[in-house]
Amino acid sequence: MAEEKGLNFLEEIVEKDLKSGKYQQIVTRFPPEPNGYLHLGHAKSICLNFGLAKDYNGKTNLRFDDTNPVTEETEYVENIKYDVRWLGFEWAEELYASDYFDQLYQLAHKLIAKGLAYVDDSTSEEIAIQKGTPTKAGTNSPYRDRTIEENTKLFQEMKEGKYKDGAKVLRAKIDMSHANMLMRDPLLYRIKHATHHRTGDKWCIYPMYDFAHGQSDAIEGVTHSICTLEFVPHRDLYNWLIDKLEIYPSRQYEFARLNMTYTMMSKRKLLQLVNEKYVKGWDDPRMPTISAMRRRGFTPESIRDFCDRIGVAKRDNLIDFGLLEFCVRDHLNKIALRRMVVLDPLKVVITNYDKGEELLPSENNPEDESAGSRDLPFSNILYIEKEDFMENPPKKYFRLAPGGMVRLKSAYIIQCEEVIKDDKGEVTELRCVYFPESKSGSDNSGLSVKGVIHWVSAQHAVPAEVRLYDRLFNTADLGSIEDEFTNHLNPDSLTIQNGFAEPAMREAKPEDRFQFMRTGYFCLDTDSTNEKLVFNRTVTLRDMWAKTQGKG
RNA sequence: UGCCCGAUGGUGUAACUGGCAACACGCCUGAUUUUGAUUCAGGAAAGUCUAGGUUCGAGCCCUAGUCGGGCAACCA
Repeated sequence: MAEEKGLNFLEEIVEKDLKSGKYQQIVTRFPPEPNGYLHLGHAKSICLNFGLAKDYNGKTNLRFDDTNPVTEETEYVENIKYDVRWLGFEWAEELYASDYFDQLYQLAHKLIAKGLAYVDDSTSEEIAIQKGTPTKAGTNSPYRDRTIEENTKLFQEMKEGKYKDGAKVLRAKIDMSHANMLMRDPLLYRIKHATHHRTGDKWCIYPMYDFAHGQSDAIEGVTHSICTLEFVPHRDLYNWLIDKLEIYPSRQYEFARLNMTYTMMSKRKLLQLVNEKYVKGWDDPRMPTISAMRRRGFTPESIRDFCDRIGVAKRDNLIDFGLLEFCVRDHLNKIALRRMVVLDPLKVVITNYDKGEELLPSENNPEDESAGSRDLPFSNILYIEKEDFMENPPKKYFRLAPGGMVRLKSAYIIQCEEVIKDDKGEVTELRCVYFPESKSGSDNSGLSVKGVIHWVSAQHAVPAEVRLYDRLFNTADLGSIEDEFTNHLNPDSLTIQNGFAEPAMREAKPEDRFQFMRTGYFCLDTDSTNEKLVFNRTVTLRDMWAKTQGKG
């Protein structure tokens, strides 16, 4: 907080609370439901909750909101923990709402004893009707006036398993004509004869979100319970329960969730993409999940930087996908090893090169001298990028063309003398001459060329599968569409190319980050084997040339 | 038609709490460059949703509107 950068509204609240002495230490929590994988929107919440505690010497608990046994699984718990740590955060305590089921059950009895909750036999349809509408008051349930004794007995019987799923619920007794729909006798407990991922078959009644979240906050002494905007209407109930239950008064604050162009951030819909096989899994590199981003080559630093830059406020937002790309490039530029990999090969024969082969040094990272250099083998048969040759180049094209010259990065200047084509007219090979005096580092050829391209020596090349990703959706604002979101999927979100990498790539390790010179940032994919290297493109390099071309 | 949020360049966030609107991304121009990357220099772009009001002075306060979002799951 050393910067004079303005504080966000939550930082202001925390500072005020600390300064006034309301709290000695703040306590926050990150409360995922273990029913799916964490995505970028969660990263925003994680950075916020853990970041606040870190900045103000507080602590953050990781609390799983596991009150719905039918959707929750231990597999998700493990992955969520992994993702939070990978992002660079460590929680004070690992907790579960299910840890509090006994206490919650007692609290429910307390509410009943105060005449503030009742057991309702209405069906869910009947309850929905009783709720009324936003503009019409609701009506009381016929079971609303059961005695405290009766409610106590019935609720206990619910717990004991005397009733079937849906036969009865526990409801708070508030006000069926309240302007806030959530205050119209909200459900507190429902019957679910289901096995819970942690408590097994101990319970057949489970608390609803509203009777678990705030109570868990209170039990843990959470000072600032931060959630997203859609929970604003729940705050009334949150506070009502604190008041009636006489528990620790945690305070709820809401911020706007992250929305990003061309990105779907709904857990339910991401699950649908996985289930219906639109993607290969939760960690398919096209997904906005943390695990997918990790696999794709994003760094935790870049994600934290992104969360920092997007800010925290209460207004709806739609962040430009380009900002995320900027953040990864910014980090990767500093740490990625430079390598030459030809994605779409075109054969080049150097007709006057008769040295057999030689080794040419090339720096590993111009941004980081300590990264050193490696030696590239050069020979008379090379591959260059198909894109780097044009038979009829436009103005200002300064790559290779018939009769033209380019420099091979870290090697020699070559000149194209002959273009060889197949029967279909496709260019299959280039015949070039090289200028021995133009060797990198000791160039006294007097030649000067505008273009520098990457290359790989054919006999030394390592075959590599390269997976190029584009945005998963074609529509910028998926929040505004009316039709099925799957209609907006980008059919070209994945392109696979088989290219050739310089020999140093044989030693690539999963955690390495590379910049394939002039084509983008890449990392080794988990599908990679000793026999076959597979790379993911994390993000392309900025490309002014493509941009000016596009304008033509 | 009820209640609750929100409104500042294209996007996102600021504005020391009433003192001539800043930062970042993006965009444009130029320089450097053995990555058309990076880096560097410069530029365009909002007068703060509207209308009133308070004030010497309003993006910040008041009033009335407008627009956008949310709220009626035995989900969280």
